[in-house]
Amino acid sequence: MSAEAGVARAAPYPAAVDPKIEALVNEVIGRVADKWTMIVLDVLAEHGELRFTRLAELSGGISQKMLTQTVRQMERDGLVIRTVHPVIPPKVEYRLTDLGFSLGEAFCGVWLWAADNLERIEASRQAFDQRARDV
Amino acid sequence: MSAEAGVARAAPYPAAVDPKIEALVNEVIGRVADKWTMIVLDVLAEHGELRFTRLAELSGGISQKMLTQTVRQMERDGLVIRTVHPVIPPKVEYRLTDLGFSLGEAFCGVWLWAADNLERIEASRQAFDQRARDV
DNA sequence: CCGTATCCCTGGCGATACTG
DNA sequence: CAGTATCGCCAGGGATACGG
Repeated sequence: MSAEAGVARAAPYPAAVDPKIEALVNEVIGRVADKWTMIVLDVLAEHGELRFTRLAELSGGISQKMLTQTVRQMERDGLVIRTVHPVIPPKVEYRLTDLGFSLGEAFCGVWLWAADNLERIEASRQAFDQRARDV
Repeated sequence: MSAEAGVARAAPYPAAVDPKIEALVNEVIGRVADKWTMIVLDVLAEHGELRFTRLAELSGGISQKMLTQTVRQMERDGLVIRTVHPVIPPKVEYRLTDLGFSLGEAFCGVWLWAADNLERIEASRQAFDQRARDV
């Protein structure tokens, strides 16, 4: 990195992170920032333990396939606990682990940011599109 | 929602959000949580203002097409400023807006979470895969 | 140097049908 | 009810070539 004299705006970041760690972090974020993962995380955080079908309903338009896939990955990553009740008809319940909850809290900041800045973003888009038309 | 008596684990969330707002927030998050957007955001936060080619180098393996696309979207959303210097050869510089920086800060929590929990996730995955093999 | 335009192909995802 | 298996579409994104 050396002595960079003329950087226009100093970043509020340490800037020096092990690139290997960075790659791993990106991988984890990439996985975790998935659309359905976030929605399922949110639903489980709000509703506590849920059965498969109920979870699907509350997750708004997710297909069975994607729900299974998402929830399996989350289980593998230690974000949810999957409890199978050996009864007929089958009953399977899902709930967040502490790790899952902690991720939810971490994402809370992004959530709030999005909610706070919706209008600003919308305005920016309109201005941009307007400028594009002017050309 | 009515009176749900037996929820196993009360969520630390307000639980009552306007679903329309929620949809919008999801849309914004979906856009913003995109892999390349996050990487570019990170690179610009760390390095300040950058030219196109340099930005591509630092963003590790992004194609020209995706960089252009990503950066355009970010400009449209008001996350970056694009400055064209009318010289030959062309020179275009990108830097974050305040909104862009604030998004970076919001994501910081997720970043830290990922960094903190890498090992735990890795361990969880191995345990899961082991269990799968045992079956 | 900084893009836009075009081709092409992989794989993500929905829909459907079937099992324990 | 809670999955797995299979098919088929088409959009995302890489590679390449060209333009200002």
